[in-house]
Amino acid sequence: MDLRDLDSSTCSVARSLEIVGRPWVLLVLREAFYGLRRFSDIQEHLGVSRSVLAARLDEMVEEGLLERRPYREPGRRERTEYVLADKGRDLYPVIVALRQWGDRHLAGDDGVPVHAEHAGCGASVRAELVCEAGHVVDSGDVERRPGPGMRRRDAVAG
Amino acid sequence: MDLRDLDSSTCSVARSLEIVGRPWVLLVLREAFYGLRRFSDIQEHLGVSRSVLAARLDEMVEEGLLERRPYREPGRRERTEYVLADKGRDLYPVIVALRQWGDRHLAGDDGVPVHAEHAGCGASVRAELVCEAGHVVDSGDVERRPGPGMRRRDAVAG
DNA sequence: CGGCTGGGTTCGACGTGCGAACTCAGCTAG
DNA sequence: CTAGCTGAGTTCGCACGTCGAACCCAGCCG
Repeated sequence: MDLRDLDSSTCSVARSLEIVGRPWVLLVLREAFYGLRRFSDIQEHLGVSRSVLAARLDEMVEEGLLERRPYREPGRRERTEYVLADKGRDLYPVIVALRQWGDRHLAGDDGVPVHAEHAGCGASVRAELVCEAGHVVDSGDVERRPGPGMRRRDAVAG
Repeated sequence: MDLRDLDSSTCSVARSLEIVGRPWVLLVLREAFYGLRRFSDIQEHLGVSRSVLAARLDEMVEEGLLERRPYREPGRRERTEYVLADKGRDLYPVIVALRQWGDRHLAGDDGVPVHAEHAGCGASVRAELVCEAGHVVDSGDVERRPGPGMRRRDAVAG
């Protein structure tokens, strides 16, 4: 059986992209990692239109990436803020991997705008491919093989 | 200086997404990692329209993600195939991170369709956050700080 | 009570992705 | 030499999604 026969839509990459690949989703998450939580802060910071942001936030709450949480400053009306849920926080490696790729290949300016470090030891954090034997793996040194959940394009079962 | 003041567009994540966030780009790369190279194979496998695929491949070659390479089967006309360039191959961690997230949060079926393993030792490969001290880092244990290339939204030089 | 502000929703215009149909070059069969 | 096939696009009209701007609404404040 050949990897080329894999039904494209059963792939986790494709399923992930249906959610994460929508415009603004990863950027909203990035804002959330930066600590922005309020609608107008996110809207202003990203420069996204309000209508699209409202729709995207709804979807992201629906998907479980963010949680809506009522919030109240003294003397102010109650507001909603959007905080990272676990499912959203687990996308952090994707964001780090994207940032690294951009830092490496789209550079041309004065350096890395944001630096991530390990809360435990203070050392900077990178996304790496690692194998279970503990080696750091280069992208060229990966072999892909069919796994248990593989499905042929042209066969319903088997 | 607060991370919230970062100009959104200087972020490598945003710059990466301008390229990688376009529809089909990551899926075309996934196909490339699987070994698909020919236009019609990719088109048929992904189910993308020819017009969009042609445009996307042009852009990806333009961006340096893929390389066009003439190819000829005996008794056949010369064709073009699209092979991964280094810049495209370096996106593999992004794809692995997306796949892992999908495997974890969008599961609900019979397992992982594709298994990646280290060509050196045969152990399976994952994308992990690691710090320079060599620790594997949890997404919750990351602190973000301004780096050297940071730019305020409201100040040209600062 | 009347205005202000945060947090949306609604609306029309534009842009872009989409599938289907068309084009075109080179190979092959007759 | 011609007719037909195939792979690889290109063109076309439609539909959906994003956009900015305008509108709305609830609560607080003077």
